[in-house]
Amino acid sequence: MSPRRVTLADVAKAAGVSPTTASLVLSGRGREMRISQEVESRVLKAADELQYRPNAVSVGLRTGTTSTIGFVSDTVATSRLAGDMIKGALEAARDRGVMLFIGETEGDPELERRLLQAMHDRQVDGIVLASMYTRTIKVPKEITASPAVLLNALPKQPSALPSILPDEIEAGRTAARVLLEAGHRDGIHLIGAGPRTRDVPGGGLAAVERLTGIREVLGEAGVKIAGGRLCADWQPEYGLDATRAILESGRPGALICFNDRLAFGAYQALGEHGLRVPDDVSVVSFDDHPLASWMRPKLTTVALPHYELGRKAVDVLFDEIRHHRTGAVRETEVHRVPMPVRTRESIAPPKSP
Amino acid sequence: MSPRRVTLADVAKAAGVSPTTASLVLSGRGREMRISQEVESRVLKAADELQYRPNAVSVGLRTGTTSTIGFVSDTVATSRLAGDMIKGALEAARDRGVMLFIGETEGDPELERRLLQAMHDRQVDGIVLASMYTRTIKVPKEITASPAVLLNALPKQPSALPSILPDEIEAGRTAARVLLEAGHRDGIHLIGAGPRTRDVPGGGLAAVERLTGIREVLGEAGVKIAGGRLCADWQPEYGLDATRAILESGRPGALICFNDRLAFGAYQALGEHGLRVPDDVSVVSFDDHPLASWMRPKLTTVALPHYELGRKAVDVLFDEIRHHRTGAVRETEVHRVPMPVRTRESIAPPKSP
DNA sequence: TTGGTTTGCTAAATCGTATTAGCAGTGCGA
DNA sequence: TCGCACTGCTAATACGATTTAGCAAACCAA
Repeated sequence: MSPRRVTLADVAKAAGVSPTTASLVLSGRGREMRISQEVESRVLKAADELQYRPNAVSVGLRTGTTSTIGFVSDTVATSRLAGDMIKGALEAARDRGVMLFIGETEGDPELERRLLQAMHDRQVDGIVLASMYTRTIKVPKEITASPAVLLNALPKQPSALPSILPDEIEAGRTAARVLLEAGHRDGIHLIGAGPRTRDVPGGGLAAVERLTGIREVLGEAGVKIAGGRLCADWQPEYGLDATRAILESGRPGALICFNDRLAFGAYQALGEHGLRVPDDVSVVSFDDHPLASWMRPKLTTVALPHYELGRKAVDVLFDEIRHHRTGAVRETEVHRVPMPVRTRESIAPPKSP
Repeated sequence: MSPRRVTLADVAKAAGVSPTTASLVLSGRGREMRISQEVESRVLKAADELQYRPNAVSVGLRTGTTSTIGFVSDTVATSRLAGDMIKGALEAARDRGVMLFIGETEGDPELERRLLQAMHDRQVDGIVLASMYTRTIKVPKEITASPAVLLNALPKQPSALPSILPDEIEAGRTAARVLLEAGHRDGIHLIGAGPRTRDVPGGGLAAVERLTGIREVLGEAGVKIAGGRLCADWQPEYGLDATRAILESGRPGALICFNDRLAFGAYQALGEHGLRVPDDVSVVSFDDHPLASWMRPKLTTVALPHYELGRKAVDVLFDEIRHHRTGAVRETEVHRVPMPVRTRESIAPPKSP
């Protein structure tokens, strides 16, 4: 069986001092409390030799802070990208010596409630409430029991919680600019949403914002969108069908796909019609799914910075915790994380007709 | 600010009893300790009205068990599949009212040591030590401080820890059988490893075991493997190259790809040569990556049961914890989780030459 | 010598719960 | 009336740390 853990009392006894003294020394308050050099080094030596490590549960009970935060998301497994978000959060937490509880709600409010309670029962210092795709969410009232931030989500009702989100509007602008810079002005088609502002699938924010950015930049350049197909679901087969439909009325100059899976389907359709990317048709997309660099030619795409989102969420959460402790009042903030373009091989100047 | 939590003392006061009595009632020991119906219901009522929830940190300190387990892996973000493993663990944990700490070591033994310590400092009841691909690992000695299991990993040195692994040998057999059943006996090529037992990339266990299963079944059927290409890395481009090389010496009858990403590359190569799956060439693979159902035609593949692996690991861990408490001695166990075949569209009877 | 200050440490309380030991009060048999 | 068992509850302690308040000894000035 595992031998009993070394406690502060053990260290104190070994050093021949009281637990108080040992605690003072080990928490660095020895100087302040006028503990002699002699005693101080005796304590340190004992702690070292016994390999003493404070029991975090006890510290948690005494001080009320557990060096623990909760990461609650609707689902962790849906995509590779979700993992990156957790990874970012994990590393930011590690930098601060904090551990991460995770939980998933599967979109069930009751489960979410219970999960948040379970975390608060364990006295987490704060909570990251994450969504795996960008959207507005109903903020559960249990969340107020501790500092918290929203990741990849905006509150449906006004709320004091900070949000961390990818900068999707700017991403839309980026995608459009990439095509303009390659010289495209005609035959630009949208796969997944558009061409009109209202042509977006329900649920997420990404479609609306990406479309806004795209329309803004193309509009300013005096370029008219040749067409667009709204897809109910952004899966490869929808991209395949949408692209087939477009191909019936001629060869497009360029495709802006609303995510990489749609682009994957688009590639299949273009292949069927004997069209080559990027010589015949340029393709730009969003997300930077691993798929994007597996496709041939490799797909140019505006990346969702999942890792950075996760890190940022924890950074902001710690700001919240600090301000919570000092009692400072904060105005609500929305943090937008830039979406960088990954330039690959799917864009070329337009083919002269 | 958040109002102070309701404590047991609050409940006791509201019910007009001692904290002892309240504790007894709420832990269900009321009967046993001869607390009257009258008092019992008063306590229950008070607890309910005040919405009392026991402070888990305090309980942890007092009882030594925290209803918390640790999930330590080399990396959580590499693949979508890793997420499924965590999801399985998470749900199994939730079924038992237990929370999950996660941490990743990035393969760094020092980080791993610190992470395990941090978890033990928080008095986790047990630990799942996971690898994201099946392999043998060096078991850190810190692990012995609590019950633990190995997930997707076997101990390099003899160890008392149970392991949970996918049944890769049987998976190899399955892949081979699928081809035999479709009528293939000639021109079966291997992409990723083989044809000889020693033709495997270093590191993982999957290659060795899959190959063993494949060779066994084909051998017993008197079928000779037409060829094989060892790939150092199981990424699409390696599959592409390997398949191109095979195509130089004629059309194969069927391809057994050692994972779906290799198969993805193989599809690209077959496409280049104008060969159609499955009419010209059948393809079977392993893993059941999301990719497999995006490919056209959809890929038949033997699935890695990540979700079940995660669940199983937590189940076995709880057996360990229980036996640890009762002091029972356990013999080391290796649990193999079946890998089911996902039949899709990439296999057909061989083309008559 | 006396009273006050400084030095260097420790006793005791606290966090919120679980649990052991024990304390009043009642009923009963002798 | 006494002793004993039983009923129904509570006091006290422990878990392992932090922190406040305070104590004894040494030192200093008057």
